[in-house]
Amino acid sequence: MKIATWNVNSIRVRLPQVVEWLGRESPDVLCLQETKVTDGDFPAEAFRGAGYHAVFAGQKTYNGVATLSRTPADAVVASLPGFDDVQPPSGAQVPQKRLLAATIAGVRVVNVYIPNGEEVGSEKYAYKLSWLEALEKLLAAELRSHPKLVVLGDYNIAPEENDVHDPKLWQGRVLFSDKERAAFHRFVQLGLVDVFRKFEQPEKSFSWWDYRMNGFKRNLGLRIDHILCSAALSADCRACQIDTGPRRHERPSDHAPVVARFELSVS
DNA sequence: ATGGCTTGAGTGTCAAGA
Repeated sequence: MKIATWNVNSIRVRLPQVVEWLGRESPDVLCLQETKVTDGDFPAEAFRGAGYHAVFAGQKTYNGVATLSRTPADAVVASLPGFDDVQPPSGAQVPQKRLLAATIAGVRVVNVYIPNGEEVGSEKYAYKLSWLEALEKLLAAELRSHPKLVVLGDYNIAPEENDVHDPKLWQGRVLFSDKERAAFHRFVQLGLVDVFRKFEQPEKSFSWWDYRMNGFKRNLGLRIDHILCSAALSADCRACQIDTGPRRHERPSDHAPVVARFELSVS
């Protein structure tokens, strides 16, 4: 079983690239973030034609998550329970579509687009921290009911120094601040494993590069897209890689896909 | 140099991302 995540930064713009990538990689599950379309505009037909079921939770202009799968998704949940998901400023009082949980082929798949946080100390940073707290509560509950759990997506957190091209430059800044990294480590303390680090990886492996200043060509990136697995699922994980191919494409997303391969034991 | 790109909104120019 192959499970992947990709922040596409607009599914309208990236649809041909995603369909091409599905054809080449043939994942069993692909979680998308920043689709930026309402549910009526989600291109479900195009994905059906490529052989995928789709569940999605979108809104106009911002955010939006979708989960594509070879087999149908069950028990779909499209929000953080008990969390009023409205990001400051008050001018944008629209519920944020940032989470999509579903059960696919016996695996509980939680697709997340964690808030950016804008700047340490800002209202959006406080919103990010409260969102992370609500997610931690959900994951603790999901772990109790689903031994095979994967939580993947755009975390907007670089957890370790080697996940940042220049740790001194990023020290204390949003995406690499102590409180964000502590929240990530609390997920690990729940029993979730960052499967990318289970395997030997190239030096300076990143999943996002700024569009500006030739960030990709100079490899000035961050590893902020992650695949976290429960212990039972982590034991079945055989590989995890970042696919930088799509980042070289014309009109690329600023994020690259992250892919994990599993050899699922009989349950 | 608080710049530098990209997208979506909507038709002039700004918010938001990371």
